[in-house]
Amino acid sequence: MPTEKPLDRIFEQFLAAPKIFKNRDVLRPTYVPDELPHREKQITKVGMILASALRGGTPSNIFLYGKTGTGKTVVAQYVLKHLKEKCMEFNVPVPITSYINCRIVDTSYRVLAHLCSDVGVSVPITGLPTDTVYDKFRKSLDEKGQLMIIVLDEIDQLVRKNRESANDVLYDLTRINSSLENSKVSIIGISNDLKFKDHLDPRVISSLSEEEVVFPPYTADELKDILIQRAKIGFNEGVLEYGVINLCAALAAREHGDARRALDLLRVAGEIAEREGSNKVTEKHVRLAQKEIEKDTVSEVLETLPIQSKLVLFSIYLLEKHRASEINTGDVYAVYQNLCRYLRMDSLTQRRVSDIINELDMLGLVYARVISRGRYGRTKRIKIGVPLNLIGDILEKDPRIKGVADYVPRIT
DNA sequence: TGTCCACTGGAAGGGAGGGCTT
DNA sequence: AAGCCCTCCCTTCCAGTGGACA
Repeated sequence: MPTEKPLDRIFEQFLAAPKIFKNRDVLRPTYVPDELPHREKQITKVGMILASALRGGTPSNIFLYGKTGTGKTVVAQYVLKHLKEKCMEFNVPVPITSYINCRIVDTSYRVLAHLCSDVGVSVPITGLPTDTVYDKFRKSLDEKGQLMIIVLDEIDQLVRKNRESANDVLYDLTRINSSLENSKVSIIGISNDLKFKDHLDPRVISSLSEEEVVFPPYTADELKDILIQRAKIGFNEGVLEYGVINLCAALAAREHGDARRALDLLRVAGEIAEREGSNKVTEKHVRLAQKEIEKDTVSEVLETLPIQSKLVLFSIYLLEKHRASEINTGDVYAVYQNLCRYLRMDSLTQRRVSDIINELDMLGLVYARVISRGRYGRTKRIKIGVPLNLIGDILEKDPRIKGVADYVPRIT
């Protein structure tokens, strides 16, 4: 059979291109390296707490705080990995571990369902009463007679989205040990957001954060060390031009010392260089990578937005595009209602739109701040948070939005 | 100093879409 | 099939509020 020629060429070109990466996976955020520079203190503390598992004890619950990309998740995974290894080495029962990212597993029911599947019980996606799922989990865990360490990553997301039920589940989980005869549970909670404690039941806070570990942002120098370490195993020797690592570190340090961002920059810069067929990664590639990363994350978020959120965002976009001096909830709602009328769609209430604006703010697409204009009331002052043309370009791909693309809002 | 605006954001609840148990 | 229970998205209702203005 003759093969397809153009594709052949692409593959061959790829193979012929100079090899930039030795192992690109080590530059991904999920990779757990053998050493974590500048996190020795945190590793020691978490390690000391979890060590009691080696003597058959129940480690205290731990809370890890710090902004994104400060190494919370990776430290937790690193310590757990080594703990398990030690358990095997000393012939101690290896704890069951469960890692749950609450941004994805974002309801109490789903958290419990996830825990069930980690102890080998399958439960339906929906349908059962939450209590039943909890009981199933408790029973089958108790049958195992083992320690279970549960990592709840981005736990603030769970609490933010369902305050009542999240409190219930967390309360139950922190008390579960008193109803277990043969097994024990330890919880590692991870959060980006310190303020989220305000939404938690005080009893949950106290038992969840028996121990607390704080992760400060990395400085530019620390980021540099991390990048150098990963670059050694990730890139072939000599492909990184002088200054590339410094630039990645500097750019990421500007964003509250985010190591994930730094690694992404380095990886994407490498990928761009590879695509170009260049045999060196240069500072120019890093700059391009920065643009590409922003564009990718923004467009992915925008494309998956539900239509109502798109319309609200588009209303804000139109107001900003036509140079409204300031944008408030009321203005947005008025434009939004007009757009809905043109599209012959039912419009949501202002209460809901107000929430949607908050959601857009959380996604980083807009900035919304509550301000008071004195006599003229309290409202949200809203600004677009990403490049304006990007929003227009991507939203107008939606045929419904395209239908109102030329709408000109009345500016007051 | 009090008033009052334009909202905010909490609380409760409805109903559609899903799936369980009996 | 009936009776529950779940989530998700939304509405309705309403007390609360920061600060410009009279």
